[in-house]
Amino acid sequence: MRLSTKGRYGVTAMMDLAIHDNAGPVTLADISQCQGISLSYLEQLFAKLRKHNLVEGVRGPGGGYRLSRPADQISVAEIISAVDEKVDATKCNNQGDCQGGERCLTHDLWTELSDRLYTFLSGITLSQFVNRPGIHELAIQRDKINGRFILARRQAEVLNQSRQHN
Amino acid sequence: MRLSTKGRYGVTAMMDLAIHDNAGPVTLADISQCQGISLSYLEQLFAKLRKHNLVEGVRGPGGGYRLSRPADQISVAEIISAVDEKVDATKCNNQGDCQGGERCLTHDLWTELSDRLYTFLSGITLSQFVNRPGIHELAIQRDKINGRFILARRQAEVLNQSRQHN
DNA sequence: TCAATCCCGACTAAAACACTCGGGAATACA
DNA sequence: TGTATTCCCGAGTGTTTTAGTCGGGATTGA
Repeated sequence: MRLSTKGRYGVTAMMDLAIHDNAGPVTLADISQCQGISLSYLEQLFAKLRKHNLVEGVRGPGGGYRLSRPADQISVAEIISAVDEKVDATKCNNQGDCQGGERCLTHDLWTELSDRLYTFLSGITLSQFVNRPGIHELAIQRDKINGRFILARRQAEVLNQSRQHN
Repeated sequence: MRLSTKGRYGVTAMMDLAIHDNAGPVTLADISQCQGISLSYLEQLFAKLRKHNLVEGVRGPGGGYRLSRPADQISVAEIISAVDEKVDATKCNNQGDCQGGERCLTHDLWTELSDRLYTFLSGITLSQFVNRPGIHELAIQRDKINGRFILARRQAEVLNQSRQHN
């Protein structure tokens, strides 16, 4: 388990996708501008997210990325372990040989802690953040200012439709 | 907030201290052998732990490190932020200028997430792991095998005393 | 005194991070 | 059919962090 700026980039990018989930794909160029990180670096992160089936890309004009599953089925834990890739276990653990044939019990305690942490992060989904009152309205406002006019209009339409359905 | 192998080293080392809390100080040499990391590197980590008032050193023969507070008053969150030092915030956040005068709301969401995480880790103390039935007995056994005879004997005495008190 | 400890700072190799560049392939739209 | 827009891919590069080494102190118990 690991949590660095890389994980933060992954999670915030996925939040962005979740916010615009019903408004067509989001381009990496948009996220790049917003997050303040380079486009190519984002591409590398999204390659991992795609490899782990968390997002899917849409090519061509008007394309971008969208979530490959509903936001309530994507946990923060998944995202982090996707971009950070590989949890290197303790040096002696599982080999069992921690000096003198007995293995350090602190390693077991650590394993338990990281399990707890992973469980905690698994319980936090993207939808928990996105489906709060006001978020979508804020997103539309923001998008208008930032020049996502078309997306914002499409998003509004989709919102209206879903309201009519309810 | 950040969580890498460095944080793991810090937490496992602190667990070791907590286990032997009532049995005199623990030497870095012992921890070094057990964790499989270099002594000097451990010294650097403990310099930070000491700077943050989580441990105190005892010099001279029979010396080592001990917790500077009871184990139930030391949280995992404290340890991690001590060794990892400085949480670098988002690039545009708090400056408020995330492209076009409006700030990315994903950053706010991220802040909320890392707050939740920190709160979670603040609720986990060293004593939660150490004060479980069997741990102390296991520690004594392990120490005997590993050559901590003197410590083990002192620990046993302390244990007996505390039993008489109860 | 002597050995065991903690303490301290400077240096170094390797890995991870963040980024750049240069090209492709698919696709909406003219 | 062309063209711009997007995703896709790999190779290379500078910087930072990680993990470690080295060499020397300062304290202190026996």
